[in-house]
Amino acid sequence: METGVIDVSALPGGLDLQATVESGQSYLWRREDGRMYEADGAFGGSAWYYTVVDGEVIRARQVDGRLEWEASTDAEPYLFDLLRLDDDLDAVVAAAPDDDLIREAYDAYRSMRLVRDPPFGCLVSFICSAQMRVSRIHSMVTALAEAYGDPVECDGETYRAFPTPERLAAATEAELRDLGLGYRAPYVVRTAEMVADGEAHPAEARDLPYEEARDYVSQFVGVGDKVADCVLLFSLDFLEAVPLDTWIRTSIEDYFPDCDRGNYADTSRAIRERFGNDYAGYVQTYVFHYLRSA
DNA sequence: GACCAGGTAGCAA
DNA sequence: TTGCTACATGGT
Repeated sequence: METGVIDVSALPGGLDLQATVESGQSYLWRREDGRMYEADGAFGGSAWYYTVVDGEVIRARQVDGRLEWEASTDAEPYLFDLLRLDDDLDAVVAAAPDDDLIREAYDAYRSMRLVRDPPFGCLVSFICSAQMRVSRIHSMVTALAEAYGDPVECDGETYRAFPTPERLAAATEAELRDLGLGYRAPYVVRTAEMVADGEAHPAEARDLPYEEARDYVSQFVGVGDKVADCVLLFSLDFLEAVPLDTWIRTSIEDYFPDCDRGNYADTSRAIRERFGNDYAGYVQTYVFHYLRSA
């Protein structure tokens, strides 16, 4: 096992690990005390979180300006990648449009970063997200990992990776319904089959122009415009993506009514323009978290 | 017991 | 294209 510390207070804009991994962007991190997303508002200020990537266990906790890690490998490059520690958060905030709601959202959760999830895990997570609360999405993804994820040992403990496309493709709809996925069960199986068969892979969208990338990701079963935008924003570096979920739609009604163009594609263009094309996804994520937590 | 949750697929007009 | 509607399930 290797250990290390990253001085995140030195990063432009810093880091808020809890807000970053518990704000409904990623469902691939788990809090080791098992209290993630509990409604009692349990504060995980310095709780340990872990994820499994490339067969490596990455554990991390934040104590003030220090990000401490313990892992089965050198975790520093993984943490920079997964938590987007190279993003200049000060520049992101500085580029935000002059708007009361947006400024309040940034002020409320300063130092929260976007995540960069592995594409397949992100894709399945957000297929599961349809009409589902954040805490339950997390439970569903955890159940998938427990049932189908490869075990990985680290320091005497067993962790579970997110399942491979092959393992999920081999699962049955009935099995996934038993895990509580409901009507999303066949979507997950069919999408996993598409990836396992080599028919398509979400990572293929990375090099496409934004709207083509959204169309590409939408070909997976259970994936419409909104889920596709989540995959682009939370795993494929499309910082201009603005997932139009229920919360953002409400904010458009209340704060940006002129951006409502009646359909997803046109409203998306308008709200991206309003939020600032370079970092619209950051604005979306802060506003989402701010409204949902209010 | 309705009502809702980071919506989408399938179908009709 | 646009406009319904069904869809699982657990919490409030």
